[in-house]
Amino acid sequence: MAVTSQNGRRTRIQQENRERILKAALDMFSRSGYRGTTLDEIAATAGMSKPNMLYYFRTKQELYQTVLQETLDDWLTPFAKLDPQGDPASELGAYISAKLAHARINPKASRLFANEILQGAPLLEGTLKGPLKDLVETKSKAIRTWIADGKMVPVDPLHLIYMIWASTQHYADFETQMDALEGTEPGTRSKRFEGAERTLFTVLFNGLKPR
Amino acid sequence: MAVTSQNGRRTRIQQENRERILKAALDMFSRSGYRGTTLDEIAATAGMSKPNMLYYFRTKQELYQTVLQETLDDWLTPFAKLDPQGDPASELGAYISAKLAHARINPKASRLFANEILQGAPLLEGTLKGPLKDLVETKSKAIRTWIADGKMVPVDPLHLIYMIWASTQHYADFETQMDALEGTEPGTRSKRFEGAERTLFTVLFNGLKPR
DNA sequence: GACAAAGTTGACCATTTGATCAAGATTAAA
DNA sequence: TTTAATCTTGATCAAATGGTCAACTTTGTC
Repeated sequence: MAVTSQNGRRTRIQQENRERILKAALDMFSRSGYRGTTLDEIAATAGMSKPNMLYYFRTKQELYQTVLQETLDDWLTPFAKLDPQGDPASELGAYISAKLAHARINPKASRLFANEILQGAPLLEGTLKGPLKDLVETKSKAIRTWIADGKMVPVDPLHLIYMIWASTQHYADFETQMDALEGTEPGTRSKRFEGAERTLFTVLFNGLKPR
Repeated sequence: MAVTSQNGRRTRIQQENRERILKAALDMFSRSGYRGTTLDEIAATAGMSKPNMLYYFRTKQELYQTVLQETLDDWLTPFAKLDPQGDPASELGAYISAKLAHARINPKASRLFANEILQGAPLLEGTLKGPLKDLVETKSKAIRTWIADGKMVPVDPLHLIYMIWASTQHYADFETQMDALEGTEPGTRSKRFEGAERTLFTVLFNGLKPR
């Protein structure tokens, strides 16, 4: 993929520069998408010449794919941890918390992902139709079991998952809008996430509790 | 803004061509964002030469702003209709239905909006901090009244609004992901929106109903 | 049908963009 | 200290991009 030295290991310089480049690339790609971002910008943000950057990542595509892949792994992890053995309230609660934490700590990753989907997910099709689809089916089954056991109100698992994804990722993807609506003084951000968690818990737990 | 004839009225040809251009522009901008879209693409999609297109919209910016403005008006309308006099279930229900209908009928408008917010909303700042902010405050007050009257469980109105926006717009913005996860055979799309409405109604009404 | 207004486009331009390359500078192992 | 591997970049390139212009064609009005 990228440059590696003869012995296949990465030198100190390689490690540092790759990191700087990937950080800069995430900055730009998450804002402007693949096509809207230029290599000049990324190189400038990373603080090095464009040819030097292309020494580490041979093409724009290769760079983009690397950033996207790292992002995606992060995205999948908390979902995979949803445990069918647990009970819905604590499992879904933990998942929502994890998703909100991800939106707070790494909003750029979320935005990169959103951007990629908006452009039609040309590079993600495989992952979406393969691993993610499988995962969604597994977790849907778990939710259906919870419902069958009377632990949850009957809802379509797929749409419940969409609802959780949507309302957590929203705090990263639409951060600009929220900042504009709320008038972001310092400290507002973390307050916002507390309020988000409280509201999501209230509505979803109340909404899913069997009567 | 754009070309208008001497007498200030639009000719038949102007009307037709403006429409074709705006449609093509929405197609491309909603996918690739402002920077990721080229005038050549739009002109090709609209089926005319680039200079001819630039005869109707003098710059890329002017074209983009026009598309965005039209989109935004659509976006605001259903929210403005939320009636504080009504009761929460029917008012929020109608709003959710309207938002879902918008996502189904005009997903590109939703995606254009999402794209603009992702890039930091450079052209929307004014609208967000002005009219939209005012509207949000008005509607928040209505929700607070419903809560005070014991018609709703107490939740932060702002986060409830976010939750509704997120989980309805998601069906437009992340359509690609849903198609990949569900394997879109023809007819799946409209089934999806039925399921979405059912689930959102169930969870939100249950979740907001006072106990 | 004459004529002005409106509409259309090929050719062109300066700038930007992704990418290459040769030549020099730095690093690290012996 | 030598030397090969690694790292760095100015100069350059072809293609793409936003935009202009002059010349031509079509449309609508009298």
